[in-house]
Amino acid sequence: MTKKLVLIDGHSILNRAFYGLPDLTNAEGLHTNAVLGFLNILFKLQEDEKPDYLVVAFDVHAPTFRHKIYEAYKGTRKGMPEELREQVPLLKEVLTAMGVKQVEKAGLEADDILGTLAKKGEQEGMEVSLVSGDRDLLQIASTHIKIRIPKTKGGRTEIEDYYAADVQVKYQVTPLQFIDLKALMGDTADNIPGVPKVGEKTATELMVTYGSIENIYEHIDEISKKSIKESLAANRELADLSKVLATIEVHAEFPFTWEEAAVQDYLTKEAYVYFQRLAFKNLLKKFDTDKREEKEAENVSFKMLQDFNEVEAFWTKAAKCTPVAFKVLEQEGFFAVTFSLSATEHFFIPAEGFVTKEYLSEKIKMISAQVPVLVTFDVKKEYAFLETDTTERYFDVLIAAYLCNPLKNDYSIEDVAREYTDGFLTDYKQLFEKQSYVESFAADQTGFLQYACRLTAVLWRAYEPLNEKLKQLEMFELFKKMEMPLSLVLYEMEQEGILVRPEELKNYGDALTERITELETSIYDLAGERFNINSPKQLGEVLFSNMGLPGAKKTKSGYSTAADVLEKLAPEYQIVRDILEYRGLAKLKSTYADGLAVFIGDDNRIHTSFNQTITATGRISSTEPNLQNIPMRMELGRMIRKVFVPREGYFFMDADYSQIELRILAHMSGDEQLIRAYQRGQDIHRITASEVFHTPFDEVTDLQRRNAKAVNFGIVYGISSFGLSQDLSISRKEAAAYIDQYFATYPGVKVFLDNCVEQAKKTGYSVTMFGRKRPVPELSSSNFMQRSFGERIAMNSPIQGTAADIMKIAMIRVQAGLKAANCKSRLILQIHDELLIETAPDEVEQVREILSREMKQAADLAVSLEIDLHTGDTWYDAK
DNA sequence: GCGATCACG
DNA sequence: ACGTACGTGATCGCT
Repeated sequence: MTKKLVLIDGHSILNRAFYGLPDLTNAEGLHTNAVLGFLNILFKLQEDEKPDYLVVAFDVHAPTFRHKIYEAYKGTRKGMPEELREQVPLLKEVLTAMGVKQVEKAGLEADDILGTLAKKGEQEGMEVSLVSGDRDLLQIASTHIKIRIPKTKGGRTEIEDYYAADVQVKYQVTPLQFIDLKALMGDTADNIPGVPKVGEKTATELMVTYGSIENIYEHIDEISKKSIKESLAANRELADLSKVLATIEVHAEFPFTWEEAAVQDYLTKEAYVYFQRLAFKNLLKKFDTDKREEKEAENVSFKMLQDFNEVEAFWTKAAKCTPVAFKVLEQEGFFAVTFSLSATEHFFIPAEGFVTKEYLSEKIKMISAQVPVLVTFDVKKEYAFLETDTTERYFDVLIAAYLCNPLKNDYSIEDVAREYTDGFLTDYKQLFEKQSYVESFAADQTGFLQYACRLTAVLWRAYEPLNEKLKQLEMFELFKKMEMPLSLVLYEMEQEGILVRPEELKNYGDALTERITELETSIYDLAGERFNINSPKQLGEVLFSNMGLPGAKKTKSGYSTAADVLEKLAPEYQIVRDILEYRGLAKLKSTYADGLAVFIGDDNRIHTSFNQTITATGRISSTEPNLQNIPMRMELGRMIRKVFVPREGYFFMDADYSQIELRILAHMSGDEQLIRAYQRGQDIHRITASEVFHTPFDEVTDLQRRNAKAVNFGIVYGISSFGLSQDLSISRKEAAAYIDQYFATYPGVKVFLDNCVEQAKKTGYSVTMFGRKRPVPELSSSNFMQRSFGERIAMNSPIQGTAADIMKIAMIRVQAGLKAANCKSRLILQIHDELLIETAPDEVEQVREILSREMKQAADLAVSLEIDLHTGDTWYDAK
């Protein structure tokens, strides 16, 4: 049977994929779109053609024979964007992992390799498909060699196929004449200056008439058009050279055997690891379950302990081991724990019979107090089972992995396995699909046992590498002294929750509904039609298309109806005013009135989740519900805070840092003028205005103060004249002048910010006062906008991150203070620079003391840390 | 699942 | 010339 050969032009297809797909990065910040696109094409080819042999050819970044002929020859990779360049080695790694045959050789271009292999295959009776984005390869086409050129049209890829006859039809020349045609047009070697450039029409005409460049020159006198004749005559040598350079070598020599190129199953274990790492979800689906087995030592043991005596003996053994990795698997009706005591000894203990959940909980707590190092994943979820007098013995792999790479936000144990151990892990879903723990355990006891044990096996094995990495990155202290203790504080805050008044929340919502209905009626009336006001698409059409309002601004998907656009129209149009009001109320209703209600527990309290491993800067975040974005700036929204109340007889005490980020800027920059400004202890924005605008303090106008405040904000965000001009509705020039004046007043700040960028460029990351690091891969982007973004990140992250650090320290100390004084008062919320404490009536003064002391002393800066402190009967009143 | 919008620091 | 302030999360409409 005829064998089939598929040849792929590596760089060319990678290039097509890069420009054909939107930018895509994996968790590590690697750009992956081109690799993904390439693999999609590869798999599609494999499916369509079912080849017996497949080869990918690459150019080598080295002089080729073409350079020897013509020294100014520049090759094909000039001006490749960094985002694409970095994907070249990545693609090669992935292809190697898949077992795809690759050929490259110094001195040859991919075309020569492809041409040689195509002819070789044809000679041996194969059907050849040569896939490239480059039309130069059309010269290779024959009756058995098909050139395939993928084209991206409107998002999907179509492939144009050319046999020799197709080239003839489309270009009126044979494949071999195609070389001459391209050479005449100067297309093939546009690096060469002075090649006679004739248009495609003329070139085709000439080729049809004379058949070759050589013959054209023989009959040059017959050419009637003077300009073409002169141009050709003056460049004979260059035309010949151009032809030589464009001619693909079909007898190139390089080591190659058909066996190496034989198509095999590309879905290897190694490929799986890469696809996981690069987050190629669709490609991962190609794998069958049986192909995904963890690499593990041969003497590994997974043991299920069910016999009560066996379990009893286990505790004695476990207490002597270190580290011990541990995890609870809990789901309705199911409770089990797994322990790893060494790289090879793993135990699975389900709650069954005499081994009850209560018994297990008690024993785990006991063990947690004994084992020198207990390795966990997301320890906050395990604290219910652990001794919580100290976090010293605990090592949370999730937190450690987050510190090492804060840009990744959804760390799973599978990710940890891939990054920090030599194996990898199959996720639960791929093993058991949508089955519950109970179902999976019943269906496949051994499989479930192995899955469970491998979770802690990974944690056990990741412990050392992560420990080392934290030390190497100088974040071990941060981990032990700040993040681990904080995880316990957050757990306690979550447990505590915050009391709400459900009836008041309901009333608030009802009041909103009433007004929303009125507004709806009015809007439909004014528009003359009914539509979904919540749909930006429909709203945009109604306003700007149907009603013809001016000032239309476009987004990717239609008209922009964002608040800043509508606000410009509000004075003129009642409907716009109504829409703005409607929007505000709808937001309050859906997100807050209705949104919060579903989170009220049986205890009438809302227990948010504080996430410690999400943000790039080190802040914590709050979800389900988010209690860090409860309305504040507008009075109507702010009233929601009245439904948050302390427990009966208690008070709320709220303390927030006063301009903590600017104070950090003063400290970290060491700018004497800014430090002195803070030492004066007055309104900082007014002082800034006074100094920047050279106006006596008492004569600073409101406008000056407002401008100074905006500049202060801008500085913290990583100043840009454009951003400031937007914020203040002034020209970019004026904004730039403000910034210049600011830097002239506080020269230390400029030096500091410049240094932040410079250091981040040099080391690849920005650093806070407490050593927290954030990688800034954007800084090495070739894209101006991306790079500028990186620069702003490099200026902002040390400041925002240090503020987060200081607040974390304060929280740990406040909690310790409350515990030491045996207080009934409880820390319940953190909103970045603010702490909310539910305070017992007899502890008000004590809590005030603790809050004030611990927050102010959380860090020792060149300027004092100040707080504003309020008490009240609701959160609304405590601000 | 993603973009647009808007709530907070 | 390029087109933006930094960091989050929830809801909605739409594909």
